[in-house]
Amino acid sequence: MGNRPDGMPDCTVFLLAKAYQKAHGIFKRKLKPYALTNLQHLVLEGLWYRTGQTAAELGKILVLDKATLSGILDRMDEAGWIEKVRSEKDGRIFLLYPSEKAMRLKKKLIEEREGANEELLEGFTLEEQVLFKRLLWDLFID
Amino acid sequence: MGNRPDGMPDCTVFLLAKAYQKAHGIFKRKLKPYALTNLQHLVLEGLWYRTGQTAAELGKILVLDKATLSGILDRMDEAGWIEKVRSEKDGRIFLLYPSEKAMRLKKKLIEEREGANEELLEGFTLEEQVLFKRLLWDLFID
DNA sequence: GTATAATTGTTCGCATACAAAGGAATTGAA
DNA sequence: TTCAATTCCTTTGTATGCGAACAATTATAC
Repeated sequence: MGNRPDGMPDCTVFLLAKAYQKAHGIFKRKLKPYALTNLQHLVLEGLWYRTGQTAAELGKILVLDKATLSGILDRMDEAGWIEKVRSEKDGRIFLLYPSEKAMRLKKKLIEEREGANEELLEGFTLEEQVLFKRLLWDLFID
Repeated sequence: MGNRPDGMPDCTVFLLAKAYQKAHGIFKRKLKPYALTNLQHLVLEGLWYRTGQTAAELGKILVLDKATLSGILDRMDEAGWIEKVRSEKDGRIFLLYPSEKAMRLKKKLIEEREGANEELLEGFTLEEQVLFKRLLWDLFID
């Protein structure tokens, strides 16, 4: 009772880590042809959703640490995925914009995300998919 | 339709990442007094479950990359949590054992894991908890 | 029995994660 | 207005996570 089939303890934290590991791997494979990482894709989704955000705003929406985001944004700028524009009103702030390349690939990249989600959930019934997302959402927003 | 409340796309990969982020944070906080990381705790659970495993066996059970595990085992050896013993039969292999310190703290450390799981799932009903674990498990083993 | 293949663990390179400290710029309060 | 508190971002340090290349060792094939 309460034990996993192989005798290891019943640990939701572990299961969650492994489910995430799998999801991350699927998405990573889909993005490999674009030389985009999962986080970089997430940043693009954030900028498509609302262009011209600051790093602080983006970090809040995507729930990313500012220290983590700082490096990601640098690499995305280097690779030509985004533009960092220093605000004239507030010298501390960068305004972030998706590049022309990012806009050009937007449709395809969104399809890759959708494909990754489908692949992840393909073993679930529709009811299970809805339920699973609802439970994750509840956990997320607690 | 299909959109999250704040207008961002419906993405299970994202929700999973954030749910994991939360679970990881809870467990990390519980382990901080022991100067143990989540992965290091997981390794100990693996060694308590079956003492004298090799890194390869442990990595298979815990679903950890051997490159990742290599560094973790080194640090745990340094910190006195485990013992790495070179096998006499096979010169490539290390046999891994929990240290005396690890055995002494076993009970407390298991309680911390249980506490982390309870805290993570405290917003769920019992039915939801069972269902959530079942869905994660199905995703994991697919 | 030796050349070849497979296994085990390490190292390297790159990309997260996040705590903590720091620097630059802005805001607010006396 | 001037100095302290805040805010925004970067940097540093530590720990994953994983692909790829490698050295050492063992197993296999012929």
